[in-house]
Amino acid sequence: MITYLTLFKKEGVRLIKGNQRLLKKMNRTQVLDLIRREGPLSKAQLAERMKLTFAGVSKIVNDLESSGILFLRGEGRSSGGRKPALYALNATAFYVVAVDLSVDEIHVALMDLSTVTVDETCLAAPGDRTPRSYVEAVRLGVQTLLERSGIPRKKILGVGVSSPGPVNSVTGEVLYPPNLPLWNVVPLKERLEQELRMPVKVEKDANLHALGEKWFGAGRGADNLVYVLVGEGIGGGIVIEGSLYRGTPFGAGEIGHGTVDLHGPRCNCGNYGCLEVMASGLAVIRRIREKIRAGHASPHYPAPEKIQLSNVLKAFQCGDDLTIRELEETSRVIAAGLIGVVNSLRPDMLILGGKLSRGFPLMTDIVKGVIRERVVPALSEQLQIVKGELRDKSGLVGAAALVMEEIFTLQLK
Amino acid sequence: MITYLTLFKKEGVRLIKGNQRLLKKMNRTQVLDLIRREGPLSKAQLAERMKLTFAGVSKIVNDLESSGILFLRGEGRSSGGRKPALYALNATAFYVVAVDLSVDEIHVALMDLSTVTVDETCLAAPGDRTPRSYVEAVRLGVQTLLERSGIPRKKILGVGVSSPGPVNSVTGEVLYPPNLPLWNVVPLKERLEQELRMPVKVEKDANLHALGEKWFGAGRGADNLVYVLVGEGIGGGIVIEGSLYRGTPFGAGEIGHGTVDLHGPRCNCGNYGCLEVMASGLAVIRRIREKIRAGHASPHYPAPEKIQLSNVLKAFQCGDDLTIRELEETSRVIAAGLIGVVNSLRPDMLILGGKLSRGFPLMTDIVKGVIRERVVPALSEQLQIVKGELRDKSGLVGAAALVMEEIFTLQLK
DNA sequence: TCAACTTATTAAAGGCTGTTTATAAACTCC
DNA sequence: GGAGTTTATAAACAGCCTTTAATAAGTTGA
Repeated sequence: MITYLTLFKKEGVRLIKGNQRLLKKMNRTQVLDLIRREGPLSKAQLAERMKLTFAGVSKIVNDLESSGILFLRGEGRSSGGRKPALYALNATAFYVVAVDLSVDEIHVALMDLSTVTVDETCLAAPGDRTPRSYVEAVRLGVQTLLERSGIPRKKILGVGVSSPGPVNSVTGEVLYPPNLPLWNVVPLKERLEQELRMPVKVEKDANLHALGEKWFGAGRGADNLVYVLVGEGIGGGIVIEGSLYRGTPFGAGEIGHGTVDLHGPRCNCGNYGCLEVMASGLAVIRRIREKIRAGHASPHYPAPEKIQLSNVLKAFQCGDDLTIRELEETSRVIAAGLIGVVNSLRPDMLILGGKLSRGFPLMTDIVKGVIRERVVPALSEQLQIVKGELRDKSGLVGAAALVMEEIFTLQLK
Repeated sequence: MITYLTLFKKEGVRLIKGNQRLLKKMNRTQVLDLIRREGPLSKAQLAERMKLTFAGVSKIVNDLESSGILFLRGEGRSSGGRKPALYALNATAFYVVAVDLSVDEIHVALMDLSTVTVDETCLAAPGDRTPRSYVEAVRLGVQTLLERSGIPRKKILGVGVSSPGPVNSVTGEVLYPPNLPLWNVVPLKERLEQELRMPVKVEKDANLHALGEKWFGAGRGADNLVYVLVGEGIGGGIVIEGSLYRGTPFGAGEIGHGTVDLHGPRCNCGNYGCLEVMASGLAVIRRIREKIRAGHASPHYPAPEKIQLSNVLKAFQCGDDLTIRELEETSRVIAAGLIGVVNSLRPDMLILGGKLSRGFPLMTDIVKGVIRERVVPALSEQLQIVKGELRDKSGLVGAAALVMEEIFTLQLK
């Protein structure tokens, strides 16, 4: 019954042509996106927002309704005339598969168009750490979800994959991820498409965290936003004018590798005094180790060489002084590093995410404070600085959003 | 005879509607932009590039030709069939007025669509430094050029203004420019439109340098570029996906105000250890003053408190050791500061401009060297680092480009 | 040189957008 | 309960680009 996919897919290459089909796709995606973001809307509201005539919108909405992706949901309030019919998104018209690859776990989820999870599974990363095994694990995970849910393949828009390391999102290749030494250049998209026989899109994890927050999290209202991922390292994702900014040809968003200390130590990236080397989770661990080795006793820590991020966060929860001081100082350094990003990009929102920022909630306030203090007030007032809302789900949600772009955004090129 | 303007202007608000008019405008601007950027093209080439049918393009080109903005210029080479007719941009179909406001000079130029200057004039900034006097000076300058050239107002697309200080480019207001203390909030666009009775667009100088290089200078081939303006201060302009990125609501591009030294001195912007406070022209002057006061004799300098940027650049040209060392060190700091920009934005081009970078040509090589060394090679190889081509013209050319967006780019919203 | 092939061009017919216009239905307000 | 307002539908319309067919103007190679 749902013919939306065929309606669009059929066009193939031709769709790109600067012709009426483009116009059609533009207006249809815009209707769907408006309704997705703002909930049920009437035809009149859509016409107003889209600067189309009522009749034009009526045709579009009727088409989308009969294709099953929109449905009539109640009536709106009258403002002196006939009550408008409200149309809502049928979130179960299609589903997406979201995959979050990390070094030690593989999360796979089957979600509907409002990111409600139908079913999910989490597999331990394969012991041999080879690309081949990861691909096989993903295949298995996806297959399991498809079978358990009974959702037909036709209703699956595609598979979105969040992967660590630099990702060439055009080719879908993962390139030398630092924490997966056996992965050199892995054509992940190609391999997975072979295995799964579905369209696959691969993107860098931090970019998908950003995209997830933009579409379904804290960043919903922001056009230009920077997502800061503070965990063992410091990564980031940049959304500009509403869509993910990837750079030329890719690799943008590495906001953790700007110089904040001209005389700082060398970072793995080749630079000296990077934000990451000065203020990431690993930097915190390094400094706590040094302090402990230097005789600063703390009951919350194991032997210095065994300290992990989880120990640090636990120590913080137990109120360990040393840890609190280190985390506070680190947050101030992060804030100082972000000032460059803010002054360069002037986003309307800065979203803080990642294990460290979640484990140390004060970070947001400290960053907020430093930025308010050190950025021209007229402009810093416009900037919202918030925590990520999606927590450990942001990778999956972002991967889902990546696939949904197919339906909700106009993709030229 | 040239009806292009009426053809488009007539549409008014309606143009925005997501309808065929939009399509028409899209395709026409794309034809004009392709021909502007790539020189004379045949209908077949355009059809290929634009993914339109030959017949479709033919109609468009014929329209544009009869409106006078394109003209037939010779024939192309045959590749086994009839020779194609080539169409070129009629650069004198329209003109633009470009204004470059700086603290002590006002440049006004009348240019055609290929930025050939028909006539120009340079006025000293008014002694009283009031907005009112600047506006009057601009009015006078524009009037003079219009009268001298005899070009009718109908052929002028509009006036582009490059202004120092933060500029709200939507409202066309200049906000508290640091070097013009009498200017608080100046509605420059509004005032000039009243005086000149022409459409006026105002933008921050660094942004227009970037735009100028993108359209007519070193950045022609780049989609994502960062322009770095190194003069007394360090400013910048960012072009993303081919168009100027302004941030929310404006003010982006201030790449001189990222922290590069956590313990550095306070900058006027409120931050500490900014790139600007560490490595701008004024920072160089400050350090040379200190050295001289500390007894480091140099025959090339006047009394320390009288040293200006021009003295520094002259001393460099005379081969003054102290100066060379300072400029080299400064360039390395600038490079270190730009690494953050490169890693965040991953542009395909970095353009260095401004008085200091022009006066000390080695800067480009030093920056190139440091960045090659400290940015992941796979990605830094893709990055071009070049000098600006437009030199002291880039403000004017950028202002011209700003106005030409009207014709050559699709402007939604 | 000339047929065969290729490429460029024009013109008319056609398809598909959204728009305009006319009409009706449903609601509020006094 | 009628005037005025808002929502909705349907048919005729206008304007884009596409399709198709016919023509024009080159190249190539025997």
